[in-house]
Amino acid sequence: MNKVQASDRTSKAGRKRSEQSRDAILSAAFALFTESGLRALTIEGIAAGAGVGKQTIYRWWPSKAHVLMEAVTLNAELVVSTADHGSYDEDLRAFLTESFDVGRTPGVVELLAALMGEAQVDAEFGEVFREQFLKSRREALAVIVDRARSRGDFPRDLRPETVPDVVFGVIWYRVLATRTPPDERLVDELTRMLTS
Amino acid sequence: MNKVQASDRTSKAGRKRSEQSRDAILSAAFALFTESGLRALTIEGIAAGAGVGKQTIYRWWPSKAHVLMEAVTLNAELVVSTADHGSYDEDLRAFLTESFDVGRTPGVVELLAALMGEAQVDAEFGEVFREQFLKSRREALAVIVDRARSRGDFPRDLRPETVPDVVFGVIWYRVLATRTPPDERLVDELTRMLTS
DNA sequence: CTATTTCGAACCGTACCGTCTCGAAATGCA
DNA sequence: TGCATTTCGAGACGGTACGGTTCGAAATAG
Repeated sequence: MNKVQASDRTSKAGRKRSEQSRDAILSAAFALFTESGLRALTIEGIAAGAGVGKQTIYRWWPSKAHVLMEAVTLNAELVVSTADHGSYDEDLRAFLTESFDVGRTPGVVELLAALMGEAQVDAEFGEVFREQFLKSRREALAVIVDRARSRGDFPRDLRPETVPDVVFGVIWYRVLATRTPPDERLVDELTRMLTS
Repeated sequence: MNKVQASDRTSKAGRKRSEQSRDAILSAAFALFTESGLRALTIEGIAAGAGVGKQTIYRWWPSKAHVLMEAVTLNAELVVSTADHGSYDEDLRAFLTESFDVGRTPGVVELLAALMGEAQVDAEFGEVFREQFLKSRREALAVIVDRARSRGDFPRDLRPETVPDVVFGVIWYRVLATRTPPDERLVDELTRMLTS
């Protein structure tokens, strides 16, 4: 085991991390993935494509899935607004519409599906993916739900925890199972279910 | 490429396929998976565990995921009843309850999650998994929905296609993302959403 | 009996993994 | 201005699993 890192390591001697190499790695990873998929993607391939030594990748990321997870945040605007639209109904409708729009960027749906898949097979990455990616999305939705509850807008016979289950459940099932892009009517149906 | 197989190959000379080897392979695959997960599972390991040559596995299955998909049907009763309970509400409630019960068999949830994961990464297996496994589950639910529509039980402002999206969406999201077993209240909430 | 097929077992070349080493380049500190 | 430290690109290394092949033995249908 390594020594415990001092928590305040503000100043350190030595060469700084190359931001250029980082960008090249993330770009190459995303490009190679969209070309041939996760199976064909290898660390060696990323290193070669980025003009970088393998060690430079292994130094900063534990696996190719971790690299891709960082790459997706550069290639897709994943931030979904939780702004106040005046009512729970409008907030939820906006959240759903924006979430659906994320899948419009080419290659992003395929990448998200692959990451969720890898999260099932690689336990270590699964932990990170759940704790960082999925959790933050749930917390965004929780903002909307909490606001609705404090407004007294929230339906009586519905648990707050059920909302994310339905919202993200439908989204992910579409991505993973049917691969059919959601339409506007689905927004209507879901908001009606979750607001009444 | 192989020659096209004659579709009526009722009689064939030669040794018959060993049913004993098939069972040993499926059992070993399931056992090794529950021990160490999909990552650690290898064709060579299955062959060794089953006391079988590698060729015997490669002859009948394209990948370890295909083996596991066949193994899961032996270790879990996946058949969900679509019997008529008198009303759409009761049919749906029974379907959900039985579906949740499937996850009670130890190891089955983990295996299903791994298969869904592999389906995202291995395109060829994904095709089979979607077309055989997921499709049949959707068709079972479609029986219930169709019966409700012919009875006039089905809610007016809801598309029939949305029901499986919500039902399987929530189930799979629980399995893949939160790993929390569903409870009875979730049955109530979902049936209320999808029947009114 | 005989042709055919599957069986267990073993043997390959290939590909990628993850670790390690090397000399060069960059950076902070004295 | 030196010196220690860290990262850099590049590649060598042993290990592992793949997937395809070959072998003789066993089983089976005609």
